[in-house]
Amino acid sequence: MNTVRGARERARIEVTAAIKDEARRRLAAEGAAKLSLRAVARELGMVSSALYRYFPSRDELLTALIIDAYDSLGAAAEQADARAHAAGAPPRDRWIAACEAVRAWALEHPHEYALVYGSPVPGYSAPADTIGPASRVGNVLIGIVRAAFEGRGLALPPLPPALGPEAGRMAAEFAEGLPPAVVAALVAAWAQLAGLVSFELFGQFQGVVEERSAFFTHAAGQLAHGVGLPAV
Amino acid sequence: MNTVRGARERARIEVTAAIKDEARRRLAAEGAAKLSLRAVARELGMVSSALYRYFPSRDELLTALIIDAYDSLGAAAEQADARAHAAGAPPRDRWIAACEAVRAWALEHPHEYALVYGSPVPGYSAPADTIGPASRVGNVLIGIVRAAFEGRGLALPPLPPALGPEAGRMAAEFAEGLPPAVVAALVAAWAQLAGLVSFELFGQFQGVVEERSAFFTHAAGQLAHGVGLPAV
DNA sequence: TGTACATCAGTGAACGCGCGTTCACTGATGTAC
DNA sequence: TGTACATCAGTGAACGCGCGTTCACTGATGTAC
Repeated sequence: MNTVRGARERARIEVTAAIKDEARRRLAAEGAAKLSLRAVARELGMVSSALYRYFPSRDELLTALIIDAYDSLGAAAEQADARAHAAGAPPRDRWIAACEAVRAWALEHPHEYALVYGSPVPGYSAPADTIGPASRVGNVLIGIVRAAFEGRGLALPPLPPALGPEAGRMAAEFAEGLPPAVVAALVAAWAQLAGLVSFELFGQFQGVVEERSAFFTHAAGQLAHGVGLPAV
Repeated sequence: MNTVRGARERARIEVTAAIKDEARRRLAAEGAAKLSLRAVARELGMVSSALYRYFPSRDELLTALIIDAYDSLGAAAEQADARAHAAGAPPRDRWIAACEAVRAWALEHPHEYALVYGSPVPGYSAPADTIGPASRVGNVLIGIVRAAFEGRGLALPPLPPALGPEAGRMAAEFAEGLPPAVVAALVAAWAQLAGLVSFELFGQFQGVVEERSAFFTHAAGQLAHGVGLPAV
């Protein structure tokens, strides 16, 4: 009784999706700060006030786009890792595969990537619903490192004593059972991965790096080394 | 005869500075995409059309802000490195000092940092004048690594053969004389440094990293290791 | 199965607002003789 | 030193535009009896 719904409900689902799709297109054209309900409605051939039947405000629409983006990016990373895992790849190759999936997704959806990992949209503050989807990529990386750790194939990165308690807290909170030094390195690697992708996407590599794929793969491998994953 | 100018010229310099200062304040309040000449003029008690005596368009004002931001950030990094150098610090400590200066500047000027290293402003494309100032931070990092290299205290990071030509080209173009493997690692470290700063600034570390200073310093040290700088 | 009523998607006009840019103008500052 | 003219900063009105959101409405779909 959940599968077949009335025409109204099916229409609602379809129109909601159409609005989000069009909003993503506008996002690419204008950027998040200038995303406008009126432009979305215009493009869909609707009157602007009609959108209020689907989203109570512009910010709610933005939130929906953010959640979708995190989910889509997270799914891409999960799938890439699962494929590598199924093919019997060692942790280091799974790590690189996941990183490459993040980059590929970002290149395909640059404005959605900017929406979640770029500068915050002024005047907008993300609600709590975005936290869960936001952690999917991180969880993939944690999973890979955990596999290496449990297979006793993880080197311990250095950790200054002053950072011990903080790293211990992070480990307890996000990656129970992993050594604090590894968790600290993981968090840094996650930010550094985003830095590599952002620089390429936001044009900072223009005139600097030409062979971006090969460069990125190499850098991802270095990140893997940084969190303690063995070379083979 | 260059020092004492007429009242008009002095006024022009002062008003230009006042406009940029106010624009920076508006930037912090609204973000770059929504920076508006009218709001700047209003805040300054001028009429909006008066600004056109100083900047031919909104985009030219944005360009001026970008160049100022790159220059200010570059100067901060240069000064931090110069201080560490003068105090006899080894390359690794100079590297960390420069990274910390970048982070400190970013925390003090979050919206200017976002302007240059965040998502691109939609509809705006930076002109060529921004290239020079943009490279100052990179040049500081290159200088530190070069000092270590010339002091024969640099370890060679790994470099996959496939990346040899690309790394060689980058070395020839930006850091003549340094080993290609080091230059490739440098470029990656530069992007990764920005990733660490951006994550902290853009809220990605909220609920994840608490002791941000200590965490950053540790991560900067790891970056130093990644480019081959020796531990002491 | 048919009818009366409730629900809800979408309309169109209106609200008050802000934007970048142009233009003819005024009046003060600077310059040439 | 004084005068006539040129330069230029700043004014105020106007252009045409887009925005988010509200509200009373119409007409189609769904539901209860």
